[in-house]
Amino acid sequence: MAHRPGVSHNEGVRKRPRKGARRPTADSLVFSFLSAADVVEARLEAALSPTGLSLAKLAVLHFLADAKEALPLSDLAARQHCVRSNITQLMDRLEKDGLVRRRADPDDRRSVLAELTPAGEQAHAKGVRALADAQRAIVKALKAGEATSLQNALTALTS
Amino acid sequence: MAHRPGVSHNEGVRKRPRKGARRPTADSLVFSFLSAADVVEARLEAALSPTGLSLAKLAVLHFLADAKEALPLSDLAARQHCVRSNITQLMDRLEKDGLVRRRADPDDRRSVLAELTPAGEQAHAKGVRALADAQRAIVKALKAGEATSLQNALTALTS
DNA sequence: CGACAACGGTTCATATCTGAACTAATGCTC
DNA sequence: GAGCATTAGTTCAGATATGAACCGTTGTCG
Repeated sequence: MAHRPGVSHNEGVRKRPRKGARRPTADSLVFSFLSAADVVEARLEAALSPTGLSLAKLAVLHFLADAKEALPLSDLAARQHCVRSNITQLMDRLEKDGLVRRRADPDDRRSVLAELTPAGEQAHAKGVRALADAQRAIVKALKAGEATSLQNALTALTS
Repeated sequence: MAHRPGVSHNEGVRKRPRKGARRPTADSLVFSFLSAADVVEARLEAALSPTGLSLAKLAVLHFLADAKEALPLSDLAARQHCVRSNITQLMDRLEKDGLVRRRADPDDRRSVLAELTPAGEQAHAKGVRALADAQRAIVKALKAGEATSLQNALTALTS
């Protein structure tokens, strides 16, 4: 259920940081960043695992619960920022889990609608709770100012 | 070649930020973080793609180049923080690419050593250059203070 | 020394993901 | 309205990951 292995090169290679914290090197900063993201993601995934859900699956359930109606699979792909074939497979697994159902769209025979089953709604509720707890625990590790400056850095990085 | 789809729930749901930047909510911060990591990773992957390498493959080449000698596959797995079966498959692909070779370990018949081919050394050199450029470009988007405070936040998050 | 645990690698099943076909249905345009 | 591009979904191949099961090999210990 996990993801990228630790990509961090320079394992013990830390070039003596000498004193007076200086700007980190580009490569160490970027890799710490990715590596931290893996840690965080792994924690979310772990928090979710008792519910039997993965982040990928929960995201699908979440969009369906949010919409309060059946959604075409392409919609899910768009919201999830992924290709359609990914949703096809995710839906296959979710359907096998009994959490969603595929239904024909009466207005467009090309389209297939996804809807939550009752079990899916319950799983979603549990998943959301578990996830929220984990997120709070993660963010709690940051001092007030750190959260804001992290947010700024993230914006700068992806702009 | 890419990775996680955008997991960010609350797409247009942004609860009006009213004025005077306040502490971001736990879930939005955590998801911005993961989403930013995906963007960054995708950029590295894109920068690497002309060389025909992925981050996963480059990491293997990097460890081998760094060690300046053949390494047992379990060593690679340990350095990469991943399971051995992953390295088996990665090595299969790298060997098919002609970038590494498997060799028997004369001292331990259980062990298989991986070593770079000349083509692998060249690919590594190119990959490292491309990666370093991309990393610098990414970090350049941060103001001096932002890099440092990002580093602090990362440390806090993963401690 | 002989049993047996531990180690190293591979294999297999499975989960995510991508992107390139392919098929059926729809919509547009002359 | 026939022809054709577009759209929706699936299928397939392949990359990257995990974890369990398996098999030699090695090393240890009574």
